[in-house]
Amino acid sequence: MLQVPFIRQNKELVLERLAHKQFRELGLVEEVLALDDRRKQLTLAYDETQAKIKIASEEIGKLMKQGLKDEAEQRKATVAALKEQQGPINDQLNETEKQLHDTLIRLPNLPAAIVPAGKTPEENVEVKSGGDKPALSADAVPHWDLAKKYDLIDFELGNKITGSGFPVYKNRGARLQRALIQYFLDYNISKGYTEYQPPYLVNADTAYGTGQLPDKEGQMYFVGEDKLYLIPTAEVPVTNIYRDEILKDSELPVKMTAYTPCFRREAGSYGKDVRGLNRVHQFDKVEVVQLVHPDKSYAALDEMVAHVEGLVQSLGLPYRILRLCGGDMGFTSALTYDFEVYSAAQQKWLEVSSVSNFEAYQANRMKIRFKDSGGKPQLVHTLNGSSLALPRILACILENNQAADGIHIPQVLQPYFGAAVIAN
RNA sequence: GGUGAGGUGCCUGAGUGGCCGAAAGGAACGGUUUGCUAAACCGUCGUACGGGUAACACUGUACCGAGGGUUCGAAUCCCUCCCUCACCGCCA
Repeated sequence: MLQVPFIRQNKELVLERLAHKQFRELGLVEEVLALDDRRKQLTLAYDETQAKIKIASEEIGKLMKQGLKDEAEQRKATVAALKEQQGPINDQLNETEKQLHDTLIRLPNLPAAIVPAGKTPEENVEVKSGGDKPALSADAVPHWDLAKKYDLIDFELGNKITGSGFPVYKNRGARLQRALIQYFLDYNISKGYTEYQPPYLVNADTAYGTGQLPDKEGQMYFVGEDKLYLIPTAEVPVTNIYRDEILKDSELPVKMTAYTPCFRREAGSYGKDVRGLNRVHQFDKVEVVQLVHPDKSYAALDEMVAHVEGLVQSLGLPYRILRLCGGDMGFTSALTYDFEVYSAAQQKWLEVSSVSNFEAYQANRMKIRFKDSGGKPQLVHTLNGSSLALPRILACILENNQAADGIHIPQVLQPYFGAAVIAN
């Protein structure tokens, strides 16, 4: 969430930036400031009364020891009167603090200066592209047909076992998944990321920390019996590793990577966009997360974009990198780059990675801090990116590399996959 | 799931109603000394929100797992919840 002192000092900027993100409820900014003013007043009143109570209480103790009972009783009456005063103040203070918090978390993060104007995905700006779109023969088919032809994925079986959107990978399909995961992790580790295997279920505090709660509650699967959420991305448990921690500045940057399955309810999407692997409820992803010094977060973002680009390039897939416009960005992000790969048989671009700088927005929720050179705690900046999400990568590999003699496996995957071609 | 014991600062650990934001030791950091390593000595060594300041200083309040309660006063007593450890049961 945004920091109140910053809002106070930069109100005009905040309003302008929120508008850039197509945020409608600009009145909330004034509300936050008003609530904060009230909070300060009430805090002052409460503290002053409380200080008097403390002093009187200490005196009571001393008077009792001296046997001055009447004096003590007098003081007790004073305290009682003070408490009567204090009760309503305390209630109002608690209520105000709650309102302030609830209002504050409704404000999204401010988009960075270079975020393009725009409302829809069409207005995202392509900043780079690479790789060549393959020239497929006329009888080229989409991945769901290839999956059947080579017995790689069984979508119907997933329907039977669980429901729509839970594919079953099989034989060489399963092995290819495993190869991709292993390759992605090795690539990340080679670039200095530390591997984690986090839990796949998280509690409410954790889901709140990265911004899944309270807004996106409906997008997560929830295990009511134990009040746990299935993670929609490894970002959630991994970033929360450092929740409520104060790091030394020498410990920054923290670079973490994790493979996890990801679970998304994705309610409301049907039709051909969700065919095959394009959109599923459970998928695999390898994630990278960084906690960095605030001065270095944009350099870190560039580094992560280059990192993911290297990975996509190594798979030989045609790709483009988009800088998301204000209206298409996530609630918590300050700047996001999406990676899309071109699915030749479907003739469309598929998002396979999203790399974002959240600046201090998540860190403020999670209270992830470091001690700066002056010894004062300061919020870190958090970043994360997919490197990479599997299903659409798999779809593109299958589709783009199909040939008369079978599907050609990218060279970098062959040691992991154990073969160069998937043929019947 | 059952029984028992616990949750105190970066760590260990004392503290069972007021003098406790909290002893002591260790770690860490800064400094002095030393030819190096090591050691010794001195100092610093929580966080949040207020007030105050140009900024410091200074100062108020809260926080001893979380939330309630008792009391003039709670780390300390009571209740609920969460978690940890040990043993038993079950189990990959």
